[in-house]
Amino acid sequence: MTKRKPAKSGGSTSMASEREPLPSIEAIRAAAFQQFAERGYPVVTVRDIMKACGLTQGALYNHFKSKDELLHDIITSTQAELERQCLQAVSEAGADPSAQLAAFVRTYVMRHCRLRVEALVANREIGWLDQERVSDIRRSRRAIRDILVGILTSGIEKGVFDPPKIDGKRDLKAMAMALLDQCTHISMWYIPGRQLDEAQMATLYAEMALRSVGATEK
Amino acid sequence: MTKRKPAKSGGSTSMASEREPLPSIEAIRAAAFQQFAERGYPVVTVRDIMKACGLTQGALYNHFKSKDELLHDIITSTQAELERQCLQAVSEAGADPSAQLAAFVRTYVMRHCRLRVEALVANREIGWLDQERVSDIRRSRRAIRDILVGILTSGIEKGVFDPPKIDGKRDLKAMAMALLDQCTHISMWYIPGRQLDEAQMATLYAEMALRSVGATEK
DNA sequence: GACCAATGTGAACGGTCGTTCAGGGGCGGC
DNA sequence: GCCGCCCCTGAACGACCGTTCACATTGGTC
Repeated sequence: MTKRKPAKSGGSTSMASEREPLPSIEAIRAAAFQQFAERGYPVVTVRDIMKACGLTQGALYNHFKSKDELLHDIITSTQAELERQCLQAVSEAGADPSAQLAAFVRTYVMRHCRLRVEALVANREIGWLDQERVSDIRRSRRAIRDILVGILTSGIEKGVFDPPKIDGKRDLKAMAMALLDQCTHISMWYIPGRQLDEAQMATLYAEMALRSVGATEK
Repeated sequence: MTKRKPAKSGGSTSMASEREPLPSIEAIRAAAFQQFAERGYPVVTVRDIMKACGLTQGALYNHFKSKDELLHDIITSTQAELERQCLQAVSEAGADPSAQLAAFVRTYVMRHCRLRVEALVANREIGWLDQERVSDIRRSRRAIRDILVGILTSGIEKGVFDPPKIDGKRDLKAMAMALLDQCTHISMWYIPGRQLDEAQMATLYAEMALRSVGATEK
């Protein structure tokens, strides 16, 4: 993610995904993800993205109204998919808060290990969107945090969680943010094939989360 | 941190820090921190920074060789101070790994609550520096991670920590990264005056860290 | 008062950016 | 064969960027 020129791919035409010609709009999305993740939205030019998928600048505007809209499009779709997966994981985990928390964390971590590029862009480049465009993404983030807060609350009510009390009170939002921060930023340093694989990472993080909230041993 | 124009300060001359005229170079540093944190390095122009401290573009180059060097300067100094504080906190905590871990986390969290702006810039804007400039900052980050790994290792040896085992093995680097991610990104959402104050945040995070690593109750 | 070094000004330079647009090729439907 | 539509090209436009530079202005030293 330096300011310098994009690393030119060895080949002659486009970059990756040579197997099938991929409709232009999908090729643009994929190239944009890659470029934004590697070098950051503001320094990636429209020319860079389009060259990376074998087209020229002007063609972008047959598919997106602007560079801003392109970023918004790819972040929004990623974020929506994340929210959906989290909800599904929790709902499939039954009524036990410990199982729900573990399922949530496992899903969240696996996704952030597997789709590092998408996660990186969705989390890091949000700030470049203007205020109107960013509001529904923030809503989705709050929703995800509140899933977690809900699990914690029900766990406390049922007596299976015992999170730290600070001066006699708890701050479940702060705890939820702490757990999310931990899981989210895996995408900034995790490299597949070193040490733990995705499933093991998920297990580790789920275990840490359960310990943090003071889940009673089974 | 939108792409749009910088929020103009209400006043007529400069922005904040009107109390003392502050030497130019310090005023530039302060303005750069603020601007970079609010809007991000690539979209903040030299003209923005200098206007924010009541000077014009050209004057920057009497103090820094380039915009890049300015960023490098402020990140490096912040990072060095962070490393120093962490080392000091641990060394003052005595030989007990639990006390060391708690002291480390408390110091780290307090700093990231108090100096949100500096932490934000140091953590988020690193990627804009070219490869040569960034290497010593990465070294410092690794050093901080390794302080944590060292505490974990000695805690396990002394039998006071029992971190999760995954398939019979432990990954202390991953655990250290998880703890650091959690603490680092407080600076992205913490707002003073809401809910917990800095000291309470430090207590909460220290408690979570101790639980995560399976520290034995005293 | 003459000199000097440090510091600030603002026009100017060369470059790059996002976006627009006139033009062209390919292709299904008639 | 011709039309209309979609998609693409690449030159062009206006704006803005980091940096430089000739030129003030200041304040201290002899």
